[in-house]
Amino acid sequence: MKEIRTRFAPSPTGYIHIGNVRSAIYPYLIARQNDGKFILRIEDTDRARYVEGATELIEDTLKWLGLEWDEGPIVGGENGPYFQTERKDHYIAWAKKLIETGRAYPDDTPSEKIDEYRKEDNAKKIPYLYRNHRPASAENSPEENLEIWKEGTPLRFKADPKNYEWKDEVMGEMHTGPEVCDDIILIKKDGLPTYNFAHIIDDAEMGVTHIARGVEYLSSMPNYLALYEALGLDRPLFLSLPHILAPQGNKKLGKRDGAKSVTEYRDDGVLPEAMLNYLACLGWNDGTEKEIYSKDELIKAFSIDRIQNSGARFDEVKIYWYNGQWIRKIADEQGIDELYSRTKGFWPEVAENEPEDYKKKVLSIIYDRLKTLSDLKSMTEYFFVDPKIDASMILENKFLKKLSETELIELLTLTIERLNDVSDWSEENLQKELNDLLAKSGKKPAEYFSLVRIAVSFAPFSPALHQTLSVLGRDKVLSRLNMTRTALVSG
RNA sequence: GGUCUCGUAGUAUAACGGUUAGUACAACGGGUUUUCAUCCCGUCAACGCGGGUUCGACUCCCGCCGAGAUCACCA
Repeated sequence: MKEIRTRFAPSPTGYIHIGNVRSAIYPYLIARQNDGKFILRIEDTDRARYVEGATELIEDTLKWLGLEWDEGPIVGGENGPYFQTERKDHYIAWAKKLIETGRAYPDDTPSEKIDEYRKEDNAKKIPYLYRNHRPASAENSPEENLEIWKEGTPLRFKADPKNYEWKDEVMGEMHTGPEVCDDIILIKKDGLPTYNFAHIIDDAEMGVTHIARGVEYLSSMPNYLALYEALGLDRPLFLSLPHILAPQGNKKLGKRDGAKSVTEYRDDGVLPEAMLNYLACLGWNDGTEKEIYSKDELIKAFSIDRIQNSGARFDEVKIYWYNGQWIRKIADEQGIDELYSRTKGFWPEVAENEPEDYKKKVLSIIYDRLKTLSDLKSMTEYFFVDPKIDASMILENKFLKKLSETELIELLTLTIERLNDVSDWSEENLQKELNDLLAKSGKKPAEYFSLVRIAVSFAPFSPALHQTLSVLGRDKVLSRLNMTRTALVSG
C-alpha cells in the first residue's frame, strides 16, 4: 500500500490565524491516522509579500499545537529542499518539458497590454480569457520556444480547453466546462514559479497523496488538472476545506476582520489541547455527541467524509468553554503539577519570586474558576500581596449592606479572637472553626462568610473560604483581618 | 457578469425516507443550606421559499431566493 503523505504548505507572509490553521490540522490527522507522513513546505515564491520571521512563526504555531512534521524545515527529509525558492531548478526542468511538448510558451506581453485585453473583453461583456489573446510565440515550434525562453520572460501554460471531472473528498463529484481553462502563468518574470505551477511539482515530487486546502482553490482546479495531465503526473486526492467565517457577516475569517493569530490565543492563556480540540471540531464531528477530544482521540476518530462542507463561524465564547474544560481535565487527570507547568508567565508580577509550592497550592484551589490561564493575573494577586483596603466593598456588598458598621466590626473582632487561638490551619479544621463562628455570629452564611472573605481578599470573588484561608496562612489572615477592622473602626 | 460551492435554533452540529427534529455553547430560571466559578436540573429556540417524486421528505429531483468563493506575473 502506498504511504499516505500529507502536507501543510503556507507562505511566509505573516502569522497563522484561526482561519487557515485547519488546513494544517486535518492533513496532520490524516497522516497520523494512517501511519503516514506530514510534510511542512514553505511556499515563499512571492518575494514581495515575504515577511521576515514568518517561517519561525509558522513553526512555532505548529509546534505549540502539537502538529509535529516529519519532513520540512528544521527536521529535513529525503524530498527536500522544503523551501520553494530553493527548488527553482526543479520547476525550470519541468517547465522545459512543457515547452518541449508544446504545452507552454514564453510570453513577454507587457502587463499594460494584458490590462487592455481585460478591459476590452469586459466592455464587450465576454468572459476574459487570456487564451483568446495569445501572442505569436504561442504558435512557435517547441524548439524555437526552448531557444528563445530565458529568465526574465514569463512562461505560460497553453491550455487545452475541455470538460473536467474530478472528485473532491469533501465537496463530492465536481465538473466544469472549457470556459474556465486558461493560459495561466507558470514561471514569473522574476524566474520563480507561481503557486499554480510550483505546488503541483512539489506535491508530486514529495509524494503527497492528499491535498487539503481552502475552498478558494476549488475554482482553479480545472487548470491544475490540465497541468497534471500535461506533466504526466497522477492526481492526488483533493480536499477542499470550507471557510471559517468571521464573527460578524458571512465572509471568511481573514486578517482584515481581525482574525487573531493562533499564538495570540496561546499568549492569552488558551491551552493547545483546547485550541486543537475546538478547531478540529469546527466543521467536523464523528457523528457521536462527544465534545472533548484529545489529540490521540482525534487521530482515531477523524474521517475525511465527515468534514462539513459548509462554512463554520468561529466562536470565541466556545473556545473559552473548551479551554475551561481542558484546564479542569488536565488538573483532574494529569495532576496539578502538570497544569502548573503550563502556567509560567501567567501569574501576576507580584508572584514572581513566590515559592512554587505556594503557587501550586493557590492553583489547586482556583483552577476550576479559570477560563484562561491569564485569569490567574487578576484572580490571584491577593494571595501574594496584601490587598488594598476598600471599605466600600464591604459596606456596599449585596449581603452586607444591611448590617451596621458596628455589627461588622463586632463580627470581625469575634473572628479574630477565635482564629487567634487556632493553630491547626488545615482546610478541614478551618471549615469546622468557620462553621462554629457562623453559628456564633447568628448571621446567614452568605453574610458572615462574605464579610470574612472580602476582609482578607478584597476581591470580587475567591475560592471557598476555608481553602482560601488555609492557603493564605495564619499570619496573613490574622493581619489582614486586623487591618480591615482597624480601617472600619477609623471609618 | 461567467464559473463553482454552500443553506437545520443566535452559534457549532446530529439525522443518511418514517423521531414529540437529538446534542453542545450562548441566553434565561432553579439547585448544590458562603461569593465567583465548577457541577446538576429545567426553559427558550431551527429544517430559506415554492413545486414535484413518495403512503410518507430535513433527507431524493427541479425552480427560486439568500450567502460565499473565484476569475493576478498572490498564494
